[in-house]
Amino acid sequence: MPELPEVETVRRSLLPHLVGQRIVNVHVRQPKLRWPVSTEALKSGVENRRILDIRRRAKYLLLDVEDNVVVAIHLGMSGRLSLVQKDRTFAKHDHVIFHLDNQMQLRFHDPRRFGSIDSFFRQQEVVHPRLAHLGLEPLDPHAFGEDALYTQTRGKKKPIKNFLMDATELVGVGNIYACEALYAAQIHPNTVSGRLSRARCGRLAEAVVSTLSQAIEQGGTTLRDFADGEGNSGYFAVRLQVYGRTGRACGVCQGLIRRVVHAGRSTFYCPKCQH
DNA sequence: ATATTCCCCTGGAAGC
DNA sequence: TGCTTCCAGGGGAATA
Repeated sequence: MPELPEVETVRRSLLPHLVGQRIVNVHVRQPKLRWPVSTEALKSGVENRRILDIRRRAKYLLLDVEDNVVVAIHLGMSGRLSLVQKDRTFAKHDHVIFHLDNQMQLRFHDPRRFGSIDSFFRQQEVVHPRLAHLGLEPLDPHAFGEDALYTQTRGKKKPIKNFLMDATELVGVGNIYACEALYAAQIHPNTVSGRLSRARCGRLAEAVVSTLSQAIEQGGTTLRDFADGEGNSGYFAVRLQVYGRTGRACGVCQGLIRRVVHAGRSTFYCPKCQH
């Protein structure tokens, strides 16, 4: 489900509701997520402490809690965070419940359980095994752009589609936005990364940034079940040019959108427009 | 270094 | 109404 724009949408929707709230209790109903939730560490880290800020790194939401505690939440494929009244009955797959002191609850819901929740001290953030290896942050203008993409791709033989989706190279870009950005930049997904000219790196970097930014403006892409912290769907799905559009006409050339597979993931592209 | 495949899971859609 | 098969927004690990 969630790629960078969706995670960022969730972050923005939760921010005004959560900052300043005190977490009075955490209830782990199902600890078996992508990695086992350490209930003890989570409870001792956050209970009776206030949420100070919510940041995002890659596809992780980072809750800054008092006393330098960080809670890193990854939504995986089907994860959802929602703010609900405390008397709302639990739904199937409501795995972790943060009880707040304003009678609301932040609930982590995740049918497929590919998501994760970790807690640690802020100091450990840069060396944490799940965060340390992360690549360029595409919406940080100091980190990402033509120069960074050009430099980062030199010597890399993997197809550019795989590069875009490799979180050790560039973070936040998943299957939807990798396809869409390549289409916008008119670059064929099989192109050897290291062979991209500087100019094409410039176009691609621009396409990545604009695609992600526009998706955030639209509140993300809701294909099936994505919703922000308040339950709102995103509206970028209507703007998708290639993702999920196998056999349909390209908006530019009227040629047919093709589906191929890269690293086990569907890739959608226009064979006529993308070279 | 990179490519492929499988795995962790549930559930929805399509095919028969 | 089933039942089976395929597919899914992520990502890590094992294997070639």
